[in-house]
Amino acid sequence: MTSFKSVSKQDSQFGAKPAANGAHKAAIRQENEEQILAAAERVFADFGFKGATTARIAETANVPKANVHYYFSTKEALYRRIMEDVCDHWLEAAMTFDNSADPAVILRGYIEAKMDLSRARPYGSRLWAHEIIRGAKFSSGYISTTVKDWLDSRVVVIKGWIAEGKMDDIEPYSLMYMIFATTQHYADFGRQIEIFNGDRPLSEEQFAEAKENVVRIILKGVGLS
Amino acid sequence: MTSFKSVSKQDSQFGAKPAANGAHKAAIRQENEEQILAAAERVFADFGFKGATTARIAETANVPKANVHYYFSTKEALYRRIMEDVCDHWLEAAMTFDNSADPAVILRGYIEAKMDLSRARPYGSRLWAHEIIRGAKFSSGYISTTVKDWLDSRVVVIKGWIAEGKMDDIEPYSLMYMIFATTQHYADFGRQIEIFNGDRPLSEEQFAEAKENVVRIILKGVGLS
DNA sequence: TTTTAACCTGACCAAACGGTCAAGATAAAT
DNA sequence: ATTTATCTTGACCGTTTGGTCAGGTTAAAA
Repeated sequence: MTSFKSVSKQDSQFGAKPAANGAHKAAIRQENEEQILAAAERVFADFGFKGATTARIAETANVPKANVHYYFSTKEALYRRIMEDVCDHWLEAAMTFDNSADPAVILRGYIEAKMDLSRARPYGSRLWAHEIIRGAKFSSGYISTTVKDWLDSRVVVIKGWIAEGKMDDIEPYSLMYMIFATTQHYADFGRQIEIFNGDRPLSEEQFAEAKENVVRIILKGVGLS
Repeated sequence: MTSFKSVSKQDSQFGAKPAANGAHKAAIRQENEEQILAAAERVFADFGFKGATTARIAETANVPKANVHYYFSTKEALYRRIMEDVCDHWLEAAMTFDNSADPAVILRGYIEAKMDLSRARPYGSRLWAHEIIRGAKFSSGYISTTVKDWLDSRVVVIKGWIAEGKMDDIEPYSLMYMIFATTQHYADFGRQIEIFNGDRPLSEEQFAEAKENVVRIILKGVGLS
């Protein structure tokens, strides 16, 4: 699905899948994997691939370092696995941008979904940012296929809207990049926004207001309101 | 000026400043420092603080590793020095956002200056992104003083425009974050844009078109056109 | 010409790193 | 009850890292 080649979702030390055990053992495995994945997402987001250490991931997950390597053979396998999860979430938000309704409704829905994703999973967004800044070494294949295909199809949709006179004649890629940039900024540069906000994270009210402002500016900016 | 505490611009191994020599020696020093700084900016931008190695910086700068430490005592001192330079350039662009003319003219000028900065110095922008994602450990002081003061003063200006009915009633911080995000996106996520563009960097024409689109959407989006 | 101050660098080091392993603990299967 | 498969972990290993240093070269000053 996400096509991050050369790694299976079941990356245990023993190749196949020892998961079909009794219930207790399976539960232990699942809980430990989840704990390690959650910790790794944080640590990778905070320090990047090279900056993140397996020792710190282990410490954050509250397991011995050797146990991390029991569940995930290498640091790279763990990283790829998390990138898959991040991409799955991104794809979920992407699905809100369909072709069924009013342009303003669709665009509003997509922007709101992306903003909510930045709020709910900031670490995933920051991890993605790290990956791209570093040159997208692990994910360029995914971007040039899955993501690009999706983006190009949305560009066609937008060009259709323009041709029908429903919105201004804006270069669709510029618009999409603006949406990517602005929505993800609230996760990637969250620390900066926090400092500007008097060293306190945005409250729910502040974030809701920001979301509404982003939607308003972009919709009006392209002639959809 | 930029107030990155605890490090002087003249960070040689010998505390004081051995720069006032004969012309040749001074030239050697200047050229080597510049070469190392340029290399370090690239390497830090590509790999982050921890991911960048002094060996790689030395290799990129075409000097032996020990020579890097001759001119810059530690990796952190080198990093701080580059952050200073990045901030100086940011401040320069910030100065275009004055209070003298028509809102549309000012905003257009500032957006274009930021876009041009992303184009001319992508490594600096990406280095800044790394720094913020990592939690702004070196620069939170600078952000909470110099940058915040500047931002707050611009917010006052924008609120003035709104009060005078010159533009829509938009929360100024949301607008400024959108400008930060969108303009810097062309540097920070340049690799992603490159992939979307068929694995080729944006041409001058494409970039100029993107710049104009960003200006148009934002100006119209806040009621300034 | 001699002396001095700055520049240069191969070789080295302690610390931190990703990853391994043997030996023990626990729970499921027989 | 015994065997088997999985889970757990402290100790360990080879490599990479930031940083040091002694001994050299070069150029400016005396």
